Amino acid sequence: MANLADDIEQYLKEHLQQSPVIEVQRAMLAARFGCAPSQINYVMATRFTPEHGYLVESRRGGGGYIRIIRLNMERGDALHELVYHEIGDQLSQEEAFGYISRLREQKIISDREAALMQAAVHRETIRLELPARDFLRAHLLRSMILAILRSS
Amino acid sequence: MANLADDIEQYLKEHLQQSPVIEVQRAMLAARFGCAPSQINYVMATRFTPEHGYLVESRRGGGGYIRIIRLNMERGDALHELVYHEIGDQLSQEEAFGYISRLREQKIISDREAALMQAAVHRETIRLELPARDFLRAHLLRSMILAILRSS
DNA sequence: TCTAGAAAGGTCAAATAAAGTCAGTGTAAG
DNA sequence: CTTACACTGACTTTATTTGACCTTTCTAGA
Repeated sequence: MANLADDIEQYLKEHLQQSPVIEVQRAMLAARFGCAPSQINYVMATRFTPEHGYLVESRRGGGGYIRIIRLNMERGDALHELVYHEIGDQLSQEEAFGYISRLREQKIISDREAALMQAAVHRETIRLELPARDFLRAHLLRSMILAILRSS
Repeated sequence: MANLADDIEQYLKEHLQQSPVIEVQRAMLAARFGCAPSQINYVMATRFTPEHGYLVESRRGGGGYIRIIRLNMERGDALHELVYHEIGDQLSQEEAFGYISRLREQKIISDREAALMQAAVHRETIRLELPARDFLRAHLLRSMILAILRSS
């Protein structure tokens, strides 16, 4: 064991215990561990996914960075379950509305947020042929729930 | 880390909180931040667009200036205006993000709602080929803003 | 009045500074 | 010996920053 990817993971997770959000520079980190920059992407892709409870955002160009966000997992587990097991890769409007109203009843989202999400997944909004529409709807709902998870 | 453009943006926005119109001199501002004057134009072009809710006027020659005007959306029909006239039928991610950050800055939507909307219009969420993606994005944003309008 | 600076700001392409992708190679556990 | 995981490098994409050159406006002197 104890390969590079694990070391980098370890290093980042130590910092993430201090604060729920950290920012690193890919080239810096790669230099510190003496590896190729793309190795950092590999670590992100395999260890800091939403399934693992993390979100990664980044920016290119001058002043670029990689930001890792540790998701709050307290009542996050329910949302997690929703995102990764209940919502498949296709979703009908009725199913989506069902999930949304459940979230509202559980007070995880406000009425306005529910209205917003409903509008987004409504079939009039996503004017695509099936099955593309149902695929996109699943994607939309998943992304929006992750956004909630991130900003709570 | 923090780049110059972001610093300049923040500096100007602080002043814009005091008053809805400010005037600066390009060369002065560039000198203060130790950068090329054209950097100021870059900041105007990327951060103070109409989508972001700002107008920029300027005048050359002796006594020249750059004037930044913060538009506000106190009038209820401003959202209406946004939906029916400003947002066209295609929208790039940058334009959409501009509108969203304007809505947030003007306290019409919360941070969470902004995050939700950003997630929905993000290019990773709408995985379609252009120009379909830009059409759908315009549709999505319009529908979500209408939802906000209806539920407030 | 006319005109030549001087004093602004504008434009655009190139340079620079990041990060992302992907196909392919290496490696170690079973 | 094969398969999954780790790792790399060449190439791509995006964002920022600068500098050379252009346009507009004002002002002072002829």
